[in-house]
Amino acid sequence: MTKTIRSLERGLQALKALHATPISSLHDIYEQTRIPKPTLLRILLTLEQSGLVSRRLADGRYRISSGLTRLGRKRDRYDRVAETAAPVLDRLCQKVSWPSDFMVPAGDHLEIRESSRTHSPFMIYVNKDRIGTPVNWLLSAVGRAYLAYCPESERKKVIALLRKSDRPENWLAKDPARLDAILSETKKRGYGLRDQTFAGGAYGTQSPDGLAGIAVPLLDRGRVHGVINIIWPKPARTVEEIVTQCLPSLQAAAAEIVNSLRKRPNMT
Amino acid sequence: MTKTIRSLERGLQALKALHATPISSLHDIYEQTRIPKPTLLRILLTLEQSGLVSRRLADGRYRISSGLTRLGRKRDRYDRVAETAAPVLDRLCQKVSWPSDFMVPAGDHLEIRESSRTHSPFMIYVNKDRIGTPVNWLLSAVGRAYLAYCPESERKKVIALLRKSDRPENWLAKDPARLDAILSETKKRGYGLRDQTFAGGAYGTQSPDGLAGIAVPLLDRGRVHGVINIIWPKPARTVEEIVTQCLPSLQAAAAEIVNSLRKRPNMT
DNA sequence: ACGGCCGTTTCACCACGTGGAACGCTGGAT
DNA sequence: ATCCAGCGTTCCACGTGGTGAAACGGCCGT
Repeated sequence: MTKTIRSLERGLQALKALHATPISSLHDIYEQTRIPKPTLLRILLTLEQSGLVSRRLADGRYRISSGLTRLGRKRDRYDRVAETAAPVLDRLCQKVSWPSDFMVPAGDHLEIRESSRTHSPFMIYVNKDRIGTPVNWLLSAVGRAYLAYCPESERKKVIALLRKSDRPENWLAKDPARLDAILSETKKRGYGLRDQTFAGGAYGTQSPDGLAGIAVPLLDRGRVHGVINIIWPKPARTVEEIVTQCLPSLQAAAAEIVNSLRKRPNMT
Repeated sequence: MTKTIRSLERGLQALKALHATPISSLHDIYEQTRIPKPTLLRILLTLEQSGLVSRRLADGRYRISSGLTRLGRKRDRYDRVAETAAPVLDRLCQKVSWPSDFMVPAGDHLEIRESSRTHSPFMIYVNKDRIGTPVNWLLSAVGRAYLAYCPESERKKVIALLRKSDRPENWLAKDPARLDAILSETKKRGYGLRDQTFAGGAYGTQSPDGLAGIAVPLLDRGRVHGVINIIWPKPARTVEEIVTQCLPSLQAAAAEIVNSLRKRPNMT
């Protein structure tokens, strides 16, 4: 009578826990499985090297590979993109030292879905900017890059939505002429920049983030899968310095992400 | 520096081999992975108990759970049904002792997709009737059960196709009146029976299989997912005996298969 | 009747999986 | 500024459980 392999059973158990909760901290998985954490760590490392699991750059949480969740769970299409972007943003961060975010539309704002901020040697981890943090459409570098390159129908929908808003950070939606000028300038320039009046975070906030950034879209045959940026403390560099030093790398990263998105719906 | 877990790695390796070749013998998997067979046996038993892999009744080959192949591989919709049917047919066979087949349409014939023939205590494994063996539409019990219950559009397509055929076993397609009578009688009766002139196997074969059978459809809201039957050596029992002894169990099995088909697109 | 192939069982060895303990970091509370 | 709680990670000694060569047995083709 053949017996089963315990270590394999437990590995699959961990995989199933991740299937039930597609993004989990080590502790989350521990709670579900009651497998001791050191053992879980080895299991997850093994799953990661087998390509079934990856880790989120921003907070180190474990993420089940998008190929395994097709059934049952409802995850939006951006999860695949975030997963694909993670290793590319990691390498980008190692190359240019400044960190990046990956951001996607979320109704009347964008939100952070992945980030290499915690991996940058220069920038302290800013507690406020976690996964899911909302970012303004019209004043941020990422929002402008997105709108400048996305299909017209999508742009119109976003602007129509923002026009209904009374918040001061959305006023620009009520000035189509100026907005169009800004977006066409962005497109000509090739990357998005913050509005000069915009200090980051909530509009008119008492704690501006003190950051500057440049942003490019993940452009795939007219479709935009999201935006990635490079950010730095405003006093440290001028935009011009970053553009010459980092923009090509940022654009290459965007191209690489889009490229591997096209191939990769396989189990490794 | 944490290390990975070898046994888990190998388990996943076997799983990937099955992903590449969704139905494989132990030897097939051995060829791909070069993991010793005794170890593979333990791995596959573990995967099976975790619900990721199941075994085909007919020949014991390993079959990756349909939930894991959604991406990449092209398998037809009947694979899921076969997988669901297997354990039910196994239990049915243990209960009534006579074996069953699960059959599905395949162009101008039906074919065997699953079978408990090897699990029956009474019937010798007949070498010719393997997975994939073609079965006649109009003379067999299974073909008649299928046509009697499937949607009219589907029935018409099949008959139109068979009318083009010159083979003697398809002649009935050219006699709509008689065929309609046979099918409506089948529907009234509730199960399919072989034509009296039909000896099994290829029409006019020198080696009739000497079997008799009754067949019922897997009927799901007007849709037919295939047919299951019970077969026995003709001399051993009369149709009437089998109908009273086994038909209710056969119908219950069909209902159970359809039922679990509806729920089950999950990872266990 | 025979031989080869494939699946399965056995068993003794010792790598390897295991988990308690201890460390370090971060964030929140006081 | 200080402390504490919670989480992730590393270390290491123990002994279990994974391992695979060898042997067995059943089926298939000849």
